[in-house]
Amino acid sequence: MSLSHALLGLLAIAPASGYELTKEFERDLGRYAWQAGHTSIYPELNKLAGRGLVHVAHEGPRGAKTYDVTPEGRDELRTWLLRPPGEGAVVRNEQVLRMFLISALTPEDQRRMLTSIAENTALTAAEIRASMESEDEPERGERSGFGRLAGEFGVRQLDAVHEWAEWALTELDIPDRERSSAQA
Amino acid sequence: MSLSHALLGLLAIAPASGYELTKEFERDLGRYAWQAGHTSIYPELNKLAGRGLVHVAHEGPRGAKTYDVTPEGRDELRTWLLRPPGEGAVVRNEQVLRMFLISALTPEDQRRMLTSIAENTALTAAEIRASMESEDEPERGERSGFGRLAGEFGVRQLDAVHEWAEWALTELDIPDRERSSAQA
DNA sequence: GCCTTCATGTAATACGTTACATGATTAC
DNA sequence: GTAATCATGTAACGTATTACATGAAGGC
Repeated sequence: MSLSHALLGLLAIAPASGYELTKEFERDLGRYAWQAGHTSIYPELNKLAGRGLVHVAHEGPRGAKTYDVTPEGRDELRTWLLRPPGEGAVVRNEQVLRMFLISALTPEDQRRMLTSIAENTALTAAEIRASMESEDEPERGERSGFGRLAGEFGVRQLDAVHEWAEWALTELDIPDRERSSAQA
Repeated sequence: MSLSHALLGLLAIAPASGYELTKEFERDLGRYAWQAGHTSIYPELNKLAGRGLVHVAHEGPRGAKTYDVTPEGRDELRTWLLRPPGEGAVVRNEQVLRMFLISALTPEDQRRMLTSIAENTALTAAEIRASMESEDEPERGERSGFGRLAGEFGVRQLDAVHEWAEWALTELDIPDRERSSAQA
């Protein structure tokens, strides 16, 4: 299960409360990598504490508990991160699924959808670029490096999808038989 | 739930049995977009049939049932495909999660991991490129267009990750203070 | 005083995976 | 005849989402 490793990783970068971790999942992490709500996070933190991989480092006001990884937790995380990419890695992406099913539509609808994808990816990429340039303030402290890597990753991925959509649009204009013979 | 739409989409491209659909999920679809095993697929097909979105078009040997979408199913699929990308789209990608957590590692381990990512993406992209060039035979019939779009998508995405990893590796060499002042 | 944000949890339900189970057909 | 592949299903378990529930602290 990857939620445990996601939590382990976030806590290894910087100790945090369940509440703060929940917000992290609402940002880039949940957008590109892994989603989780607070109702999964709190029980999972308790399980991890039970297994001795994290521990409550500090208790603040309003019952807030700041968790930190233990040395055992750090070991477990490192093993998982350095493990070569296995075939059985979990992948689930609704947006990509839509793209794969495009050929179920009529050519007009396909064009409509690809155009909308091209526009959306360009727009979102531009937004991220803008926020990356303004977000020089290292307000979020230790996790600012995380934000830069994530932002850069997001932009590059969006650009790739954008260009794929544009390519697919030009492909739509080429009749089937021309394509197979003209293939480079 | 997206599994139902995945099945609807595949059947809209070409009628198929649960067994054939299962194999589809073991290929590009499961690799980049959505995973599902036969134990989810068979019950889901029955549910879809119950809702009148698909129907058994033909019964073959060994109890094989070929499903096809009904007009209602096609409507439902079209609505879903053309719906603008909502914020709540499901995303779950173990590989990307690992990348996001890289900063939890020591610089040496980070370098190790990024190098391995760069190598793996290059290798896999090359494999797909090779199989795309040889796979001109339209053996799989109606779904060959699906394969081309998917292959192209996969290659572009892998290239993007590859370049991101290479960029991240060069970033590792730049000390923190230089980076913020030299940012373009 | 009231609303918002902070902060954590449980319970019911839905969804997905693993293990179990069965039988027909084809290839050797 | 034996193994592999085709073909479908159920049951148990684990994981995730939605709804429900509670209370403290801070801003206005």
